[in-house]
Amino acid sequence: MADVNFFECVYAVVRQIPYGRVTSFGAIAKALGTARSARMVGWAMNASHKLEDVPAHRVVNRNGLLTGKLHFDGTNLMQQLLENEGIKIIDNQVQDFDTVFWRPEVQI
DNA sequence: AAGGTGACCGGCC
DNA sequence: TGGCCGGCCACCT
Repeated sequence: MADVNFFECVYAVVRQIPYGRVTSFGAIAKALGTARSARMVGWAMNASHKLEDVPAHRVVNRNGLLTGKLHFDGTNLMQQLLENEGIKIIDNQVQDFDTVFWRPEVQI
């Protein structure tokens, strides 16, 4: 967590997200030890957006809202990917968020 | 080198 | 009850 870049850390956590599960920025930030810097997680996501190994579509805000949906493709691509994994999305909001929510600090 | 920005979160009015 | 504001840390220009 120290030798690697902050982004790599975020990517590592996001990659650990199981299929059909989602997590929040705060959870990732907290897992990294920088809970107060949830913004940095979103920043890393912005960079991860160009990467393929990072399922950023599984990362949503604490409200379960697809905040970065517009960032993904400018369309409903993010929602399509989540629905493809069995996650129900209504009005850009993850349904049963508490059920599909994955806690990195618990898994890691 | 310094300033500005950002897919957030939490607290306060 | 809901909306506004500040804070935080790292990357980019």
